[in-house]
Amino acid sequence: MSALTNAIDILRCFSTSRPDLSFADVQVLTGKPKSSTSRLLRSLRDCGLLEQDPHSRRYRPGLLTFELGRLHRAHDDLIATAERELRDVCARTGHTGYIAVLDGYQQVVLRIVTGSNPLRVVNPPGQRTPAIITSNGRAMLARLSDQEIRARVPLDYPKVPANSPQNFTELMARLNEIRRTGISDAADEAIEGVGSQGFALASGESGELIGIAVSYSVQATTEIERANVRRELGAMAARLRRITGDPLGQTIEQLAGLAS
Amino acid sequence: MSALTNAIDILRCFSTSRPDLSFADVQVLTGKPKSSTSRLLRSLRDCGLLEQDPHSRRYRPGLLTFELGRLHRAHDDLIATAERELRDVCARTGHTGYIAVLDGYQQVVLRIVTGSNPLRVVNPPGQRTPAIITSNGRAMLARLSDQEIRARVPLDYPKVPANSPQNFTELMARLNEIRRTGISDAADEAIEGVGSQGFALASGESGELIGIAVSYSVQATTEIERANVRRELGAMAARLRRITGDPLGQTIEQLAGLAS
DNA sequence: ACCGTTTGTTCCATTTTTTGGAACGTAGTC
DNA sequence: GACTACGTTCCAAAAAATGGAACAAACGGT
Repeated sequence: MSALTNAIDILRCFSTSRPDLSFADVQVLTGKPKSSTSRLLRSLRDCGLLEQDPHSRRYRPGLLTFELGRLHRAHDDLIATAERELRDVCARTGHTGYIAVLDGYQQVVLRIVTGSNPLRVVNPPGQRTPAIITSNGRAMLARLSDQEIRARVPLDYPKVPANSPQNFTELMARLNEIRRTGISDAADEAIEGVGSQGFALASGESGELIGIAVSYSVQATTEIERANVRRELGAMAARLRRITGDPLGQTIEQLAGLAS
Repeated sequence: MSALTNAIDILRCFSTSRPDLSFADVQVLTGKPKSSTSRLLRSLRDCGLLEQDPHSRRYRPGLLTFELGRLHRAHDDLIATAERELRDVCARTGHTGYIAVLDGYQQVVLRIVTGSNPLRVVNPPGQRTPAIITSNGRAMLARLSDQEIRARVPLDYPKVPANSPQNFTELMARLNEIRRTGISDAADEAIEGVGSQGFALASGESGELIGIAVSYSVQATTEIERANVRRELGAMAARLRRITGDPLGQTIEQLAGLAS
């Protein structure tokens, strides 16, 4: 096993729930002999990959990781990062992808990724739609506080399609469902015959919030295919939340950690 | 030379001015044979410290550096406290605030607080700059012993902008001035047309040292406004020194010695 | 299509580093 | 003052890195 591999094994011990580690922690987590741990920790500290608190003598990620992390493409821009991932998913599933942002209680489409399936693009970039009648729109709303949601949705609840939540109570039920599952869906709402599934993504750094959806023809897709889309979206959400530092991703990670 | 050392040599080739590198770039910058470069780049990619663009085949810092970078000093009280105070000052003055740490004779920007003034952020987090050409960099150096300063500044004194200290003697004169007043300033040094004032803050407990600065456009500020910034910084420094137990007048070496 | 060039990977005997058990510090504690 | 927890250093055996050379793949010009 190479020195680099061992170094990485140590670095991978750190996480949001374990931002710093003692010598003993590292030894237990890596299962390596004391001598190896001692030498390796010293090397990592000397080269800047780790820092050691002079008082507690605990180790934490070093200045070099900070500098390099700032160069990672995730800092380019949230939308471009999401678009790259969405392109992959659309290529695999053949469906059409959307990226939107929230503006008041409406959403604005920013990017469209056309898939191979011949579903006409009905929501061009710039299109405004009430967020309460789309999958990604509701996903974004679900990320706001109840108070914030109430402030955004007009008191005079708008007239919406039959499949959409018909009043504020129904809306909150839908949003709470999304908060539980992390994924949102819609069918025959904004456009007759079109269904979609989506989720919301936040940047851990700027707090910027975007909604991502994949849409398809309801008739032309089977239940199996829609389940596949759901899996793809779930995996995509997990990847993006890691890359963008979405706080929701960390919560989910912690829950997964507790379970295992 | 160990595998880890070589790996670090490669990682240190990346910077804000060089966020991605080709195989050839790395080979030239490290001066290593092709075979070694090839193997090491593959290892770094496989372990997540580097990513490779599938199209351009260029390398850039990987997801692991991003994740670790987010953990760097995430729970650092000194920085969190300073950032809160800096936010207030930047809100009042409209200028842009920086928090940096010293690494050798260079400083690395850790935090930025953007003000309301439209001065584009030119030093993003992670940016490395010689500490001798910035206000907060010199303020940090001034907190070291003369011996330690001499050890850090390269014997072959670097080429610096016209307004910066041109040699070691001039540098020490500037640093002694900072030691007297507690505040440091700069104008037209690291960036043409940009001035800044700053100070250094140490934790009385750990000996940790950070540099805080507020920067502004030289043309767009009056002498009166700069005097106002100076007052604000002086007051902020006093508040922070009380909170963090910074015994101004003691060198960092003395502090670190007492702590351990 | 062909040849030369650039660019990167794989091979392998030699050199160098890593490994991990054991002996050796160094505090803190009862 | 012995005991213990915590780390570091030593050293011979084992494993990995090295780098020149052969090899492969992609590109570019004619």
